[in-house]
Amino acid sequence: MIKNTFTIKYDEYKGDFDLTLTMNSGQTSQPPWTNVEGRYSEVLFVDGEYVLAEISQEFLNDDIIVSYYSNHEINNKSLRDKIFYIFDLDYDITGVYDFLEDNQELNDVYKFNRGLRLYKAQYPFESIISSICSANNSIKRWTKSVDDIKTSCGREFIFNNESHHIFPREEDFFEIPEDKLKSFGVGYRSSYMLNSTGRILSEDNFHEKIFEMSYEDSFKKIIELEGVGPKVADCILLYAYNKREAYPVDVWINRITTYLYFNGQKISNKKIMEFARESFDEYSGYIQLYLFNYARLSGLMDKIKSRH
DNA sequence: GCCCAGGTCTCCG
DNA sequence: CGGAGACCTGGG
Repeated sequence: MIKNTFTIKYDEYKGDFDLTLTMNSGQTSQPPWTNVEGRYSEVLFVDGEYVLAEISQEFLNDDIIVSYYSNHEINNKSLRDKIFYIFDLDYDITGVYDFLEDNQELNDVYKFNRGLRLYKAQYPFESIISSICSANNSIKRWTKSVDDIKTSCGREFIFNNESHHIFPREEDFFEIPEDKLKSFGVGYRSSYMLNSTGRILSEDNFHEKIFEMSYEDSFKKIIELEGVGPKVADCILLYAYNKREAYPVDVWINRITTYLYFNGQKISNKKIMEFARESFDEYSGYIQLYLFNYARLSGLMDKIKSRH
């Protein structure tokens, strides 16, 4: 067993990054990584090998400490690139900050979100199932369901005498009996998950095609999957396929957006999406993430909730 | 026992 | 299109 450690210095990534805030913001990409005393670990696929990556962040200087365990040698840079992708560290977040500052309605949003980054999926498929699972559900319940599916149905790896699992691939997921899937608490979403998986399997290079499509085209395509409506579609596009124009509109984002921009009038989710597309464009994904987190932490959520 | 959870599906005008 | 109901299931 090989163990290696390296550091990603604060000035290597572009702008602020807060690992703990990012992990605990309830993003639908996948459940948070396993957390032991501030060290987050997950099995990552790097250079054709499955390795256990463990990352933490220095309190004083925001450096990221990366360790990994592996049975074969891998390239540090490959793992580094993967971590940069997952936590969007190549993206210059100061552009988002400037946008918040330039828009009066969003001025208060920054202080609750400093360092919050997109938490993107290692496997688009996991994000699709995870997002379908999140609909009409609670954060606590859908993360537990996805975790349980991983543990019970995903391939197992042993590192340091500890068991770790990856989320099942499409082919394996498709073989899970529906009754078993339901035992993980996904309820009526089980058929959505299986039907959508079959659809994905039936098409060659499904994921690659969507990665290459424009936001608009990919939206039309992904919403055809069962259990995927407008909100889940945008979650998938944002977290699984890296499309920043997505603005997933759930009840909260609807309430917050109308509160900030439409004087609290009743407005349809579709109109809110169109508004975001025109007003926020490439910043839509981050603004949605920030607004949701802002509402949760600032007390705005409780304030708006009491009106309904 | 009732209501709700980061919605979607189906049916209907 | 846009609105109204039903919907697995665990927790308050």
